[in-house]
Amino acid sequence: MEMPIRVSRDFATIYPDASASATECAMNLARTGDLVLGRVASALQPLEVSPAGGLVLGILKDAGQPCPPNYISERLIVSRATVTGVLDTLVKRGLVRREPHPTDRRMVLVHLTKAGSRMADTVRRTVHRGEADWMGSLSEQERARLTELLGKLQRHLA
Amino acid sequence: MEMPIRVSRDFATIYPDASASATECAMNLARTGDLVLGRVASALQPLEVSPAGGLVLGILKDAGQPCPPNYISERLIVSRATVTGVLDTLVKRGLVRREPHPTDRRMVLVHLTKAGSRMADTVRRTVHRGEADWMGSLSEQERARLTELLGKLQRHLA
DNA sequence: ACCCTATAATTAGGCGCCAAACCGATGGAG
DNA sequence: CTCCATCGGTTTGGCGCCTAATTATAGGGT
Repeated sequence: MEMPIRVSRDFATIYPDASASATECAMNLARTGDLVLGRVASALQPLEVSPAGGLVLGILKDAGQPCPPNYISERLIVSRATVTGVLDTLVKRGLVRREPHPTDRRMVLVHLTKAGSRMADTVRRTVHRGEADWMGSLSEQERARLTELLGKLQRHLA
Repeated sequence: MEMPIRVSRDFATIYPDASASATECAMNLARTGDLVLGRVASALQPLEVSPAGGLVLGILKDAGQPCPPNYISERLIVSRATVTGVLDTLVKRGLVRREPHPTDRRMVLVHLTKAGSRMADTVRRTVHRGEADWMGSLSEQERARLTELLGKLQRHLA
């Protein structure tokens, strides 16, 4: 397995109106993102929390108060249906509780339980410890450059 | 939504043994990878093929001959169980066919159908046309630099 | 010949993700 | 005050991904 992924030498001949450099960027971005996500999942496995679950706990913790699923959906950039599912598993784990909204009866407010609040902290510490390791092969300057390039890309992709 | 994602100003105070630059890299890698994947999925949607299905078609096309699921699993870097599922949907779409291996009766050989072979080409063209667009905000030099940084990271992460 | 391990694929069960359909509640237009 | 468009959340059905268990075959060691 070569790293980074490279296109074949005759790429330009086969796909005349494509760009080899663009293809290489795209493939390696997908691959690297997947690798990072895999590391996050592995780091959280002992805690029995998924990356998505961990993010939801963090959002609730940051908010400092109960939130409707809708809010979580927007912060996570994920569909409401997905949030319903993630909340279901967090409820099963006892990390979160659903309560009716006091005035608007369409809404639900998601509360962090005591265990959920503690777990939110543990997740953050665990992930951030991991990140420092995973990015260990890049210098401080390289990290800044990478983040900058990714930002430029995101503005065009989002 | 800021781009790129940045950590809060007091990050270092809250997480003394973490690295803000590493966290920013990791978060933006995950986000950007996800955005790219989303673009691929959107581009392939009219073809009724998923990104994973498209990759499998490409692997079979490149091989130039029928392949066992095991081989596909290794190339895709994905579990054999997952390949079983992806093949099931490709079979449903009539793009692929399963045949018993002539000598080793444990194995199956996955054949591209005529439609599958044509689809493999269409998928490649479609995705590569997209990539040139998605990476449009980066210069040739920036793309090279990005691919290089991602490669350095992959060697450490894989 | 006969185990016994290793290998190939699938199945079972679970999570995350989506779009589309659905339902109750809301709140503005008439 | 009554509709009705909209909103928030869930449900349904489908795909991709995983691990663990299952089934069948292969192949080496005795």
